[in-house]
Amino acid sequence: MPLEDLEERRPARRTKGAGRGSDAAKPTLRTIAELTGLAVTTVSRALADAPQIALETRQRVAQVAAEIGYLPDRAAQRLRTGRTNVISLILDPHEEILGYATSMIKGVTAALRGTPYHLVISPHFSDSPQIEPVEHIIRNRLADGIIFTRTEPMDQRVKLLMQNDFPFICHGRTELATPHPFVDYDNYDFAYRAAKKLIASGCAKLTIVLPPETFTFAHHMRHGFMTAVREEGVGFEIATGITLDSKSDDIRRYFDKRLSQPSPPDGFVCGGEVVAMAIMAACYDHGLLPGREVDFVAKQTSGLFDQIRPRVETIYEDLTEAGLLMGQLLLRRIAGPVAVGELQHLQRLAEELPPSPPSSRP
Amino acid sequence: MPLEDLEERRPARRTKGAGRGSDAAKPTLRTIAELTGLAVTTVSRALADAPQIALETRQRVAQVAAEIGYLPDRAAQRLRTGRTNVISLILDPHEEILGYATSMIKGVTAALRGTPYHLVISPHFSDSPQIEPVEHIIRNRLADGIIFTRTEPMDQRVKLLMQNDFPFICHGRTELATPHPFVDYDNYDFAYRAAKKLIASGCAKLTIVLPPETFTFAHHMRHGFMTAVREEGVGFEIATGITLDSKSDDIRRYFDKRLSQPSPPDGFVCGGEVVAMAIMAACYDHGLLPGREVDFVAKQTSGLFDQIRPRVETIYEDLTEAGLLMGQLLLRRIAGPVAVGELQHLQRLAEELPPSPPSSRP
DNA sequence: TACCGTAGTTGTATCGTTATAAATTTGCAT
DNA sequence: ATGCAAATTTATAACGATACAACTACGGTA
Repeated sequence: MPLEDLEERRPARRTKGAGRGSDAAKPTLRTIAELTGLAVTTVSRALADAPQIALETRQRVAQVAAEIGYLPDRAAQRLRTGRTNVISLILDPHEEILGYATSMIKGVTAALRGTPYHLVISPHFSDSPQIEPVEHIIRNRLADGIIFTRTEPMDQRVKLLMQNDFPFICHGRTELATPHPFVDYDNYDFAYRAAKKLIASGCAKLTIVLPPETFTFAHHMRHGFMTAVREEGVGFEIATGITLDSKSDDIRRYFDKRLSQPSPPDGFVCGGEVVAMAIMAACYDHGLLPGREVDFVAKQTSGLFDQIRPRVETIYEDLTEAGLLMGQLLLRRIAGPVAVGELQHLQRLAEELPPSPPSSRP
Repeated sequence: MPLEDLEERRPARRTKGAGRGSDAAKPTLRTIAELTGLAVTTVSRALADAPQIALETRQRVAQVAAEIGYLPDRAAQRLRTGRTNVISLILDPHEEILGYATSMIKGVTAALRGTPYHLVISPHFSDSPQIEPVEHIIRNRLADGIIFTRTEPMDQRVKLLMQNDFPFICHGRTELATPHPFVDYDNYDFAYRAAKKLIASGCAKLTIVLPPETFTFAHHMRHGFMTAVREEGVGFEIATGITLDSKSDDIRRYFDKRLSQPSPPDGFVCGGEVVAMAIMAACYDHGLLPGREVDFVAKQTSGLFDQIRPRVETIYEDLTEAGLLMGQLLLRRIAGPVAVGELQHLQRLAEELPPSPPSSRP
């Protein structure tokens, strides 16, 4: 039995941080060490569930830690281990794309729940090079993993991250030879099916607004659209001068003009809510009604669109699910080397889409 | 002149972190100290623009630091100083409120640009008590300042933060006796003006969907609405069983039912885009057209609503501006004690609102 | 009896920075 | 020359955690 179990318990030097708000000083490993009579090192290893610590000791430490509400100091851990416990989500705060960021943040947040990881939003301002925040994070070890979106075919960020063997995952694919982790939505399939649906509804001339050409998924969408219209031999055109990123008012004006010209389109593939509403507004102003003179198929990423009238057909992209997946895959990658194939996920549509809105899913 | 200015420059021990990705080891204060022949302490103080360092020294250090791309290690700074350089934005990831978070993040991000502060999203899951993330952050010094939203009249978070003298700012006001920092939108005025507009349009019976009663701004909205309808002696009712947080489909169904009953409302004050679209859908399904049988005034927080057809009148709330303000005020508070009055801001409408959409502002 | 292996624990150094106090140099009047 | 304050610079000790090597018991073995 330990003999020196005296009343030496009270903290040695306590003059310092006299606790401004709360009265009790913040508990550290030292606190637990003093309470249990163990060495700081032992406490550290016990909490880390290291194998060489006796079960009894481990339990006692765990109990004391829980009692005094011990939580490790992140700064100290980070300084010592080099791990940051941070996941960086790089976002362009100028993306006005409705709910895009929100849904994704929601998903990533859910994936991080219960882990020691924090979500840090790292802004990428459009007036500075895209690669900059990535360089910054790698160079200064500001995060353990990076998530970014709007991937490009020859994406520099992917290259840099791969070179540095830095854990990351991106939303969208590249056309690089080397495989890399990603989560993507099958925009080829989206555009293909959307076009087919419009043709089946009897549209004579389809049109589509594409994302900016710099993004890989613009190619996918174009390809899916083109394949469908060629297979069916139906008329088509691709909107020029505007993209899915354009201001909604610019999109509306574009179609306002186009609908006044000869042989206007009567079937619209809309890659997002914003573009759909803008085109619908233009049609409305020309007296063209969805379901009668014109038809729409729109990609839906939020619940809002269920309330649009007249109803238009939608195809759902679950961005929250994408965020969740990205979080999970990234954590797996951070935990240790994983085959790249395990870190790739393509969100596909169900073979036959039910007409019910996504909010009524089980 | 220093005599020991020999070729001792080369790093003493370099066997350790042999730099996996990049070849050069991460520069630290030590690196600069060795390059300049100064002590680490001096370098630290020189970079901190401390007053007791000779101008020449300060400039030399600054130059070397810039040359080798030195950036201070956040973990070490944090451990030593207790400052985290983190601003926590507490968000409930289940808030489906469209663009709410996005706009605000955008604003806060802009405010933090160029400062050493990071934006960390701290989720508050609705299945755990609201106060929890705040307690957690205070207890473990996880941030230097906190931003949260959806303030309540007797908000526990405000109380706790005030008790601990912890820098914070919230979106919305309390009804607490002690003044505290906040940024709020004048929802009284919004509801008042919205109701007045509807009455001026000839509506005979107004209705409003309020936020959940727990939030202070629900009272403000109710009060503004009630004042207007009482002043004018017009018929009114307040939707029960649904709130601005309800699912859009629930809101639509509520009004679908209500419009089938006797003496339905014909003027709608809509506190957000979601509720507006849901009610418009219900009206549409009953053959009631905005501008003819029914009228709307909706609060607009994103550009999307400009494209709604038929057009409805909107009143703009600038959430990005709110986020920007909150960031700026919080930084000022963190920098040092400020009179609370300096940290309070109420966003008001212009006296007479132009009918043009907000996107066309200068 | 001396020696060894192993489970369990501990001491020491260290991550990069800054607060504090001490040391050094400088300038200038005595 | 000498002293003394002001102007600079430096040494030392933390902040709290963990990697690493070393130490202590203890039972078993030669």
